[in-house]
Amino acid sequence: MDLDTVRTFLAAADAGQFQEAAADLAVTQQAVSKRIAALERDLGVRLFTRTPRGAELTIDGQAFLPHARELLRVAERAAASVRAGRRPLRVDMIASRSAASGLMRGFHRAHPEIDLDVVMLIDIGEAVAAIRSGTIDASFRAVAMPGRPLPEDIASVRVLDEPLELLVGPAHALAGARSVTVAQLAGHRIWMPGLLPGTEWAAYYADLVAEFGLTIEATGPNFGSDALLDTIADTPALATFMGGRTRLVWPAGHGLRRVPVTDPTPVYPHSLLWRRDDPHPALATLRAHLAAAAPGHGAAGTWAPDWTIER
Amino acid sequence: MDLDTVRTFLAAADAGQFQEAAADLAVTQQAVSKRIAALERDLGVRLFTRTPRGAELTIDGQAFLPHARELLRVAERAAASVRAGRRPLRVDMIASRSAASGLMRGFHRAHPEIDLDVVMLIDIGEAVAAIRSGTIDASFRAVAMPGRPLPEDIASVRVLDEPLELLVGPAHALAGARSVTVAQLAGHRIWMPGLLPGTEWAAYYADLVAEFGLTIEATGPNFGSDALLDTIADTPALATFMGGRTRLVWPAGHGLRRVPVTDPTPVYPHSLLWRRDDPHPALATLRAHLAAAAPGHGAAGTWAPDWTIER
DNA sequence: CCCGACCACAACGGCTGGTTGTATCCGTAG
DNA sequence: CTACGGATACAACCAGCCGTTGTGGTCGGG
Repeated sequence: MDLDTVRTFLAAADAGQFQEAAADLAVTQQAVSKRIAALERDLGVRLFTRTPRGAELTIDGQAFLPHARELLRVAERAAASVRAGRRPLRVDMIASRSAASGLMRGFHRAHPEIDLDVVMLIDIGEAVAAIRSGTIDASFRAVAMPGRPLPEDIASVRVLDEPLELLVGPAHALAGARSVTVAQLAGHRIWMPGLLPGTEWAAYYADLVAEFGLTIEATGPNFGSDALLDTIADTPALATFMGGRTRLVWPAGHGLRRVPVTDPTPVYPHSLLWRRDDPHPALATLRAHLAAAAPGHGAAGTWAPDWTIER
Repeated sequence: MDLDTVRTFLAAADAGQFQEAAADLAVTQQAVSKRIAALERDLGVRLFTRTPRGAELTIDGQAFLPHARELLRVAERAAASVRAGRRPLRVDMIASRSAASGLMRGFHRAHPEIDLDVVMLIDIGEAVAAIRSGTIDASFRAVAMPGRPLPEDIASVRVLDEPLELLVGPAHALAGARSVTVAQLAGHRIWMPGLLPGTEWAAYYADLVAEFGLTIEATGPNFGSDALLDTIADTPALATFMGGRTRLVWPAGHGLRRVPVTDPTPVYPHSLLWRRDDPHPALATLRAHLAAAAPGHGAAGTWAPDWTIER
């Protein structure tokens, strides 16, 4: 199936005859006839009943019609998603399973008319560069980095603290615990593959380690969360951190447990970053939505690195 | 933009390199390179950053990715809509603005996982033929016709009475009325273009005319409801009937009024028809939904032709 | 430092797809 | 009854696209 063919189908369905459709598409009637015939052969059904006075849709053609329109609509959206100019609001977040994802889902529910595109960049450095260049419009990140403040033209506001929870397999020593203190984590092996040196999230965990004397192993590449969960589930001595707001679709039969961490609860601080002079109209809408809808942050009994606290 | 190209884009994005994608698609690496280059030229942006170790998505590529997946999903659905075998439930109704449309929207809300296709056939004769042949699975119609009972293998159940309302322009004599009796309609010109002789809905209005001595003009072809509404709005002496359950999106500035009809209220009786041995699993779901959710019918003070009353 | 892995560019050839030309069908006017 | 107009389908031809083969360039690892 080819989009040009689908366009031809729609033109013929709207016109009620091939000849007029051909004129609309600036091709000959024979070309339209051939395209429709090819589409019918492709789909295995007859889409039009040909009469000497035109062509009208069969039942199959009627059934196909709305799908064809939808197809072109989606294609138009796809093209618009990368067109320079008034394109969908483009937002970066640290991971598709982070709390920022939930915020954006809520935003989409509240404003379904706003087209969104979500991307995931490496770290806040790349995000800031992309924001300044206008490639993306906003980013959910832990702001700044130790010793590297945000540039003047980038604004930020803290929107959400994501409490970390421990993720363990069924055979882990803490599998039955209702909660665990940070102090109790000392001595346990915590595995976080894919922790990239130089990123703000690596700095976050480095601070966490330094503050509470934990052991975090960042060895090995990240083969995706499925592989990580598999390993965690099967290895009694291994645990990992995960955002407590994550609505995880558990792979069946893993028997994974999540254990809240307390005294204090480490929270990953998500801020929204944007360029002060980004003219995208939906950006203001997003900021207003987050100001109204975002849960609190900086609650008592939580911990986050100094450098993430905004001025 | 071409669907094969989009497929190639997805394969390359998933594989992280052109060569492996080429192997998956059973073409050469050079073909993949060319397709991607063509897509990039088409969209006007770079989708991949090429490295000697593969190709990874740019920000634009990431933004395009979900749209590309959606595009193929929609294409797959479009093809499935006409595939013989386990295809979407195909339902016929008399008009997209009839009460049946509201019922189907409710069904879709209750069962969003069930794929639906709606078609609009000429009359119950064609609908019954289509149901018997398996081209469609169900039909919302006023059952039977005078002297032409349903065949044995077709089942039907009355699901909804749609009360008729009078639709008039702002200058019509009845524009200010809160309601009108059927007797009061005698002498008023009621215009219903496109009333096709031999159809069950033409028979319905013929009975209505005979029973209460109305004047219904069926002259002229139906140029669509927009043209009808335009004329009704502009012509003080003209009115038309419309289903009272219709949630019409009024063309702005028409000043159209709808006036309920009483003593008795003519109702258009929608029944669901289906073939007793249609094996489509969603058909049973639809019947159960309608049995539970459909409003009543046959209420006191309403009128419908004899021949629409089911045994 | 060379080799391996990967991508891009160039030249060639088959086949898809559009155009022109023609046959056929049907409703209508004369 | 016939001729005509308007519509679609089929056949032949031709161009341009797309995929293949062959080759060069670049980067990282052994």
